[in-house]
Amino acid sequence: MDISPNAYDTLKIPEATVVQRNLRNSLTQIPLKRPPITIGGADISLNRFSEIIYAGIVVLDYETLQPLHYALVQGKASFPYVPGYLAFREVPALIEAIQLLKEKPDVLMVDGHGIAHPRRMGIAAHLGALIDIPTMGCAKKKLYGNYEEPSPTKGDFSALLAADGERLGYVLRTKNKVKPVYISPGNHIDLADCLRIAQHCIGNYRIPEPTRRAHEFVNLFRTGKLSAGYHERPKDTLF
DNA sequence: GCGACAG
DNA sequence: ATCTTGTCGC
Repeated sequence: MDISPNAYDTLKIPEATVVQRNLRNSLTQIPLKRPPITIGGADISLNRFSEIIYAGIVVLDYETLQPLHYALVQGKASFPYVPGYLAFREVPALIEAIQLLKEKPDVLMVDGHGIAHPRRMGIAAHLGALIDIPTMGCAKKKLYGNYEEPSPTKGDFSALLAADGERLGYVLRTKNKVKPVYISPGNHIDLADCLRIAQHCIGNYRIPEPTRRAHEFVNLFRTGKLSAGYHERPKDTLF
């Protein structure tokens, strides 16, 4: 599946909604075939009032959660930010970054929601529908759904539910007495696996390592401390 | 009409 | 998302 950098440039909300309704039919929830060896983190960064998007994918070793390689791409925000339509703004640049990777990650954690979305098409689901990699969403704020607040203890979680009771994902406490994060499947992954993976990726911060490092890298990129393109971790070194 | 509203 | 300093609590 391919997409040009400006694929969504001329779309209006009504048309974007149609795209979401169609893409939704291609989503699948299945357990991962094998335990992941690597996991990617996807995020973008912007300067205030700017149209330039700094997108990046960081691939980490699943066991150590240490970055192995990453790809950075500069793009243009041709679609406005509208809650519920985030994918149309960020996905084109993210796909470009993914294509630069020499080795694709076994699963990709995206900054935003998966199916925890009014039409089940959050950015992680949308991206997952266009690429051949299992995706999951990890958001910092709720977009859609209901849940009971998990206890203040790190590791505790509760289900994120749609109005009809459908389970959309989980609200996961990643740190004691700190706001939880919202986990949901994107595509080619199921609820149990995305929860297990998110739990495994918890480090010493609120944000799980994949998206936390992705955020860190795209910010370094935006501020000129990292350059566009594909980069590998020098052997016997750390990023 | 009112409240909610990822990044 | 980004800007931005101090401040409060563990």
